[in-house]
Amino acid sequence: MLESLYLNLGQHDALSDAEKALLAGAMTFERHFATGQDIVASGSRPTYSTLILDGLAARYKVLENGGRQFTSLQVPGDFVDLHAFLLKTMDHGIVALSPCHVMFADHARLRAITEQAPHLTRLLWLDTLVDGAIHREWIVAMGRRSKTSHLAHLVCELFVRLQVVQRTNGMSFHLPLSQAEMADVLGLSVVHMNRVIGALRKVGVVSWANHTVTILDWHKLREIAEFDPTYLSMTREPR
Amino acid sequence: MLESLYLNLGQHDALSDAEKALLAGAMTFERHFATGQDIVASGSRPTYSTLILDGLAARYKVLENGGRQFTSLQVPGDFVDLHAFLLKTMDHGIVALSPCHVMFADHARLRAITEQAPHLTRLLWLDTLVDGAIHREWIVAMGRRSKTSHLAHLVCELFVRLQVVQRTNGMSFHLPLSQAEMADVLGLSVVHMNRVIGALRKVGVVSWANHTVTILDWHKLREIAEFDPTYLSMTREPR
DNA sequence: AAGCGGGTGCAACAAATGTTAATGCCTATC
DNA sequence: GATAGGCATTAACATTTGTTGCACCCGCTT
Repeated sequence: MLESLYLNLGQHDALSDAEKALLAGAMTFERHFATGQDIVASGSRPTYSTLILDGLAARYKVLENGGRQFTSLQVPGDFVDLHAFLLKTMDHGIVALSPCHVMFADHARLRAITEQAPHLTRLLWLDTLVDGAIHREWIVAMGRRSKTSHLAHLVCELFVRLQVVQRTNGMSFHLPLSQAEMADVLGLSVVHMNRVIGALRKVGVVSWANHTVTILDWHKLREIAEFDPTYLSMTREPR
Repeated sequence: MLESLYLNLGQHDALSDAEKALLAGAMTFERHFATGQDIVASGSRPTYSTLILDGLAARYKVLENGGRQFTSLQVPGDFVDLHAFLLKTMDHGIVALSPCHVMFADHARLRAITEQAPHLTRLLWLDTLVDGAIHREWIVAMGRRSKTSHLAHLVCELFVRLQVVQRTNGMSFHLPLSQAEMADVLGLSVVHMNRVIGALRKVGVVSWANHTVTILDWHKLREIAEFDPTYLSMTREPR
C-alpha cells in the first residue's frame, strides 16, 4: 500500500525496514476523493498529513479576481501537506485533479518520529526540501523561460517524477489536466496555453491527446526545456 | 552576534537558552562578502550552511541565453542554504546583493542537532518550510498577479520580514537592488520594471529613491498586493 | 434523434511586455 | 574639472500574451 512512499523517500537514501514500519505506524485511515474535490482546505489546521497513494493532486491559491494558480503538482508517493505538520495553518488549498486515493499520517505520530528516529526525520525533512527545490525551478520557469520551454520543462519533470513511482508507461504518462487547468499551472490564459501546447506538438517532441502525454523525442525535449534533474536530488546517498 | 537568527527562529515558537547555545555551538567562522560576490556556487557541495548576519543576498539560476532569475531574497537571520545540509548538491547559486557578513554552520554539528535536539530540529525544518511557503507565494505572484500587484506584494513581504529582524526604520527599509536586479526578481525586462515601479509611485503608496523604500500608505499597498502574511507563519505556537 | 455541456482549436483584435536606442544624472577617478 | 561608466528614465516600435467569439467534436441525457 505504501510502496509509492517508500520509492519516493527511498530514491534519496536507503530506507530501513524499521523506518518503513515507523512510517506505516504513523498512518491512520484512507479515503477517496473525486476529481475536483478539495483534499485540504485553505485556512484549515489539519492534525494529519495527507499521502497520495494514487491519483494526481495540486496545491493552489485563488486571488480576489478569481484567478487560480497551482503552485505544485503532487504525484503518488507525495505528501501533499507534510509542511502543515509544522506550519500548522494551511495558506493554500489542495485539490484532486483525478480520483485520488489517499492516506492520512497523524501529526502526533510524526512528532514521535522526530523525537525518536533522526534519520527518518531527515528523510521527511528532505522530502519537503525537494518540494522547495521544485518550487524554485518553477519560479525560474515562470520568470525567465519561454512558455514553450516552460511547458517542456514541466513535461520532463513530471515524466521523471512519475517514473520514480512507476507511473509511466514507456515514454508515456497519464496527465488528466484539461488545458484550462494546465493554464493555471503555467499562469497563462487558456487560449495561449492551447497555442503553447500546439507549438510543442508542432516541433514533434510530444504527442498529447486523451490526457496521455507521449514523449517522442526526449533528447530534443530536454534541450528545449534545458532540463537538468539535479534539483530533484535523485541520487542515493547518506542524508 | 546571532541575535537575528534567534529573532527569526523565535518568531515561530519559543527558543530556549539551551537551544540558542546549540545553535551557537554549530557555528564556525565568519566571513565578509562584497556586493556581487558569490556566497555559494551552483553545483558545489558545501559542508556548512551559511547564515546571514548582515546584508542582503539572493538565490538565483542562470539560463543558457544568459537570463537570470532570483528565486528568493535572504535577509539577516536567514540561512541561505540550510537545504544543502540534506540536498547535498547546490542546484543554484547565492549572491551577495550588498556587503554581507555571514557565519557558517558546520553540517556535522547540524546533524548532531538532529540526533539530539528534536525541537530545535523541528524549528530548523520549519525555517526551510517557510522558505517553501514564500516560494509558493512568489509562484502565485508571477503567474496570476498583475506586475504592479506583484511588486506591491514583494514590498509588503520584505517589509514584514525585515521588521522581524529589526532592519526597518519606521515605514522605510533599505533595498540595495538596482532596477535591473529587481527585474531579475520579478522576471521582467529592465524597462518594464521601471514602468511598474513608476506605477506604484504614481498611486502614491511608496516612495523609492536612493535604495530606500518608504511605505506611504500601508493599507492601500496591502490592498493592491492582496497581502496576507499567513504564509510567513509569524504566530508563536508550539511546533 | 435532438439537445446539452465541456473541452479543444482557431481567428481577429486589444493590451501587456520586450527591444533598442537615446538622454540625463550621478559618482569615481585621474 | 574633465571624463567614463553605471544607472534611471523615456520614446518608438516589435513581439508576446490576453480577450472575445465562434466552430467543432464527443459523450451524455432526454
